[in-house]
Amino acid sequence: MPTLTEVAKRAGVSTATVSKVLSNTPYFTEETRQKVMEAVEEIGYIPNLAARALSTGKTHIIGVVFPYIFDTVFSDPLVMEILQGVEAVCREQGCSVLLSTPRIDDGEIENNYLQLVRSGYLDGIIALDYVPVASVIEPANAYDVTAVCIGYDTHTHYVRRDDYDGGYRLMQHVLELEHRHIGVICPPQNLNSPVNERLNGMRDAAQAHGLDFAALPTASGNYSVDSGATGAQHLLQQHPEITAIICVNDRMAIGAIQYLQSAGYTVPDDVTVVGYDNIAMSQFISPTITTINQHATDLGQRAAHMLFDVLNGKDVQPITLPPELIVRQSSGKPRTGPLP
Amino acid sequence: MPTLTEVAKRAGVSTATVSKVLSNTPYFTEETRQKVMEAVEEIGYIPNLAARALSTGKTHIIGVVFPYIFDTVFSDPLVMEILQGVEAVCREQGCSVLLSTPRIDDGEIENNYLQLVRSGYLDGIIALDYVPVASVIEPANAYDVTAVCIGYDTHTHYVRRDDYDGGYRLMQHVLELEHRHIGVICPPQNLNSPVNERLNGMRDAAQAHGLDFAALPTASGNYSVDSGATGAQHLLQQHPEITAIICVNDRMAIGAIQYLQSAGYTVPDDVTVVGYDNIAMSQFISPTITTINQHATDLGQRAAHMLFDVLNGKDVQPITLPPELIVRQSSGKPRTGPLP
DNA sequence: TCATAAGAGTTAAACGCTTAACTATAGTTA
DNA sequence: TAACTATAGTTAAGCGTTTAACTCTTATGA
Repeated sequence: MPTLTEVAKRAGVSTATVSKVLSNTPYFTEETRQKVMEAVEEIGYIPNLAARALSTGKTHIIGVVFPYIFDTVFSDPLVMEILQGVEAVCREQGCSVLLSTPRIDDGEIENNYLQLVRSGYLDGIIALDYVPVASVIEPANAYDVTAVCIGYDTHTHYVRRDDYDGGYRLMQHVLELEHRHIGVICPPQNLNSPVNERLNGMRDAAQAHGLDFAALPTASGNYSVDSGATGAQHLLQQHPEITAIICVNDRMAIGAIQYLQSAGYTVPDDVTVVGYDNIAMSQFISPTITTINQHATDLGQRAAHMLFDVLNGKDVQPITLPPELIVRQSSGKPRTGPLP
Repeated sequence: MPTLTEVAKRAGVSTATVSKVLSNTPYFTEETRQKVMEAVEEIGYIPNLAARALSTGKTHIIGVVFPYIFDTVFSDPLVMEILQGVEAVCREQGCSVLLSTPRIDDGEIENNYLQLVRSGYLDGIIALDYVPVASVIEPANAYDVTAVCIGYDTHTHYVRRDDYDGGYRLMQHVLELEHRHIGVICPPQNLNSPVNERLNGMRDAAQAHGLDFAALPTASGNYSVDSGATGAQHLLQQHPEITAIICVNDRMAIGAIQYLQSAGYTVPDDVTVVGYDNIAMSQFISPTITTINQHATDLGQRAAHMLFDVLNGKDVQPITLPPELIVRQSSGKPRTGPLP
């Protein structure tokens, strides 16, 4: 690989001059520029980024951190949408994206990740933060790596959807349809901050309608389609009076609908099902799913913009964005009689 | 950030010794090791990767390259599965994954990407190669960056599914069900190598059953769910005799099914629909979709293993893996009369 | 006993770039 | 004309590692 020195030799100037020309730092003549550029062309010079990084302390690599709990990282379309948004902005800013999916065991964050954070490889970090037990942001703060979090960590710059509000609206929608026998499918409590917020929102909406949220039947799911199906099955077997099922994500809603249809029920005539996230599939399955739009790509973009703002010394404000209720076919008035 | 020099000073040894201890290169006493490790602990030393990269020429960063055509990169679950497989192996090998999604305009690959390839930032490259018009591998070869391709580029090490065989089996399945009026939904020709192979396989399977593939009605789609729906609509409007629709990916199959159901037809009783890829959703929608399993995660893993083998000087053989036909609910015997 | 080898550690160059500090020249001002 | 400034370019140090080449000490064996 050709080096700066070779370019300098060929152009008959010093390395400093070549460096100046290439970085457009003042004080060289057009003639010199020509000579340098010719030499660059001729020997096909490309700067060595590791050397540049060592010298400047800037790598132009942004770490995108998706904590790996269960295995939702790559199978969750929402995460991929966020990644898409982040990537778009990073590339626009001339940075590369380094993907890190640290395992979290027993509240302990994998050592590899800690090393990476402190290695000087990353100019900044954008981290998904949905795990209250182990903050993936904290090491970044501890070692002075600029970080923006998508989620609920408050010790840093953050961008988030208002999950409380989303939960509230979703529950409100179901209540306004006049459902009173409502089942909820969600993961075991306290493992996921956004989900907790959604549940809080639902609780308050229920209360506002005189319904005791804590008394509602629940089934636990792990976000997967399958767990939505078994969750729905459990709910209906144990509480046949249920007329609506709220799932904290769309994939479980898809599973629930799947189960209901296979059991001979129709959605929403027999049972209303609503989800959360507005993943692409939610508008393609039948019935299309009433859900909360998270605008995940936008979320990723904003997080990336915020990161670059911080890196450029601007001061930034935390952002909490409103979610959007999308009413589709899967929700309707409660049936009047018992299940067929 | 603490440096090697500081560790050396604190431990009362030279930097060379510290380096040896840390990299476990022979010739130091247990006592020295202790001293060094203590110093490392005390000042919280972590090696600077940029410096190490400059010195050794190894960055431990693997570039994962997904050419960005249309916008299928992040919305294609298949791509994400491949990424998952690659990432798993890379992390196991102590490497990080840098995501690159070079735009390809008019057969020209974005300059950024070319720079990245030659920048010395990447120890190796794993590239999805499905675009015959512009090889994303070629720059890697030109500048001696070790690369493995997932796809049809033959100027390098590669891993692929046998798409020809997959196409053949899919068509064979449909023909064995005794369909003779078959529509095909696929993108405009020659833009996607795997798809071309699938079509070739279908052609030969058709011929083996005495059917002229070229004469079959086709509709064009861009892989999206929507395009599958409009494709199916076009096909049935213009060729109401059709009893089966073959889509070259699952998302279009989902769209086709969606359209058919909304038009009052049942799948597969009125029309058989089959897809390709076996994305997660294909088993969750109703009816579940007959398709070809690509085992994409496995594909990614094998590609990564192959890359590391090459990097370690082993010699490797190209891999072509057999696809698997998965028969589900969406395919059945042709209806006997006209469409209802 | 002496040559040899092996072990433990050091010195300093090298990786390829950026940049502060410097020199030299030409142009401007008083 | 002297003093200053702006421009054009050079020199060399520095970024934090690794590693080849070296020194010194101690063990080995004939």
